[in-house]
Amino acid sequence: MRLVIARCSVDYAGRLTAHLPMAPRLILVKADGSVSVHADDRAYKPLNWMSPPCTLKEADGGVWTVINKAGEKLIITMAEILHDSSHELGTDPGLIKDGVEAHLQELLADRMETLGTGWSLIRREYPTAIGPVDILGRDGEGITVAVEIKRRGEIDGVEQLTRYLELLNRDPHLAPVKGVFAAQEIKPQARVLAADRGIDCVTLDYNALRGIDDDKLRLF
Amino acid sequence: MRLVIARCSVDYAGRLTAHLPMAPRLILVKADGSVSVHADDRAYKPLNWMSPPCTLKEADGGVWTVINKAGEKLIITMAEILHDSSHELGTDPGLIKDGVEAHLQELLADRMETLGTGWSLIRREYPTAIGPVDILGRDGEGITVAVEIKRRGEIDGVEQLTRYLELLNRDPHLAPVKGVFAAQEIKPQARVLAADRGIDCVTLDYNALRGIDDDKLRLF
DNA sequence: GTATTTATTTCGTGC
DNA sequence: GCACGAAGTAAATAC
Repeated sequence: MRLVIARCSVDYAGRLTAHLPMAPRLILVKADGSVSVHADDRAYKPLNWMSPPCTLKEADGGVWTVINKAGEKLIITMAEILHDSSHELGTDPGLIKDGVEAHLQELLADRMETLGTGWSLIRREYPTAIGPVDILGRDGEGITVAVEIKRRGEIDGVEQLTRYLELLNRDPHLAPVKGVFAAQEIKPQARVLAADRGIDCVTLDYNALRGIDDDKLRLF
Repeated sequence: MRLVIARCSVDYAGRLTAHLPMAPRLILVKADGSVSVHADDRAYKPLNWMSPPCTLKEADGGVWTVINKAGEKLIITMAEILHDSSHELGTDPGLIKDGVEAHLQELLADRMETLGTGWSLIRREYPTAIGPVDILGRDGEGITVAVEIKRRGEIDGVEQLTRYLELLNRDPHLAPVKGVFAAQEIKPQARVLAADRGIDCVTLDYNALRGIDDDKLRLF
């Protein structure tokens, strides 16, 4: 990994064209070949970058040209180098994540009663011609229910569930099929559309679903 | 901007929990308060980060704690500092972009004949109760046309246009209203759904729309 | 390998 | 300030 602090201007010509006037910035060159140009703000997002695979050519006069296979170009013109250092990091052991959407589906499938008394699971990832329904189950009265799960419930999730319901309701063995849209957070527009389609909305509490036995949150 | 190269382990507890075992990495602390932990790959995306506003506390023994308002925590445990330098960059003059979707809309509005002989513009961003229609126009026979523009045409774009058409066709001054789905690239599924709804698909050639007078692509 | 879905999305823009 | 759509989205996953 190479770290360069320099006064530079940058031009990008690729999927769009962009220009950065002369100013001091960080240029980060990683071992994977990627180059990114950072200002002192915008969190981790660079002002400009080139993703690997790409090649960096350093011409005399402090002009760097980075090209990728698609012919996109990033041209960095250095006016003054303020810092330049390289460091061997080796390959990273990698990140261990926990707590995303697949998890919500498992948890809800195991706790269908969260949705109502007497509710039960038929199966997860119930296959249809247009894709799998997240959860197919039955409510307390034995009516079939299709559940669509999202972390954030938006309008296209409701559209998706609507398409499933249309299809499922053509099956005489299943019909009538009710719809439930379940998410940790449901956007107002999605809620309105769901109501209009006769679909119930349920807000999921991830920590409550996990149960009190999970102590990961109390580690710190 | 502060650059630290260090052997460290990282724990994040927030919207999810994540852990990084001990390894050499770059820790980037920006003037906006953001902290990001980079490995030597994954292009510009950090392994872990905290977005501003957040506060960094450096405890003895090389343990950094970054907290934000929502109570999310990023804990970096330093085992060995290999490099540590700080640099004043000042505020960046900023980026000048050109060539995204708003542009496609402008260009197409100015060249409605691209869609067919005698086609004309009524207005861009035609307001409706459920949001603005990208372009409202007329075809060669005077029929009203609603055009939805995307850079990449996917299924939700067709759904969006369908909702607009439903609404517009209720207006006796406009009805009947045809639909055109225009994008630089249209996914097969979106194409099938559009056909099913009686919506025409048009692939836009950005460079052709801009015309040959644009020499920006030949700058380099 | 292609198409689809997710993301600690982030980021801008309009209301 | 909130809600919604776009991103040079990129990355993971399903098919």
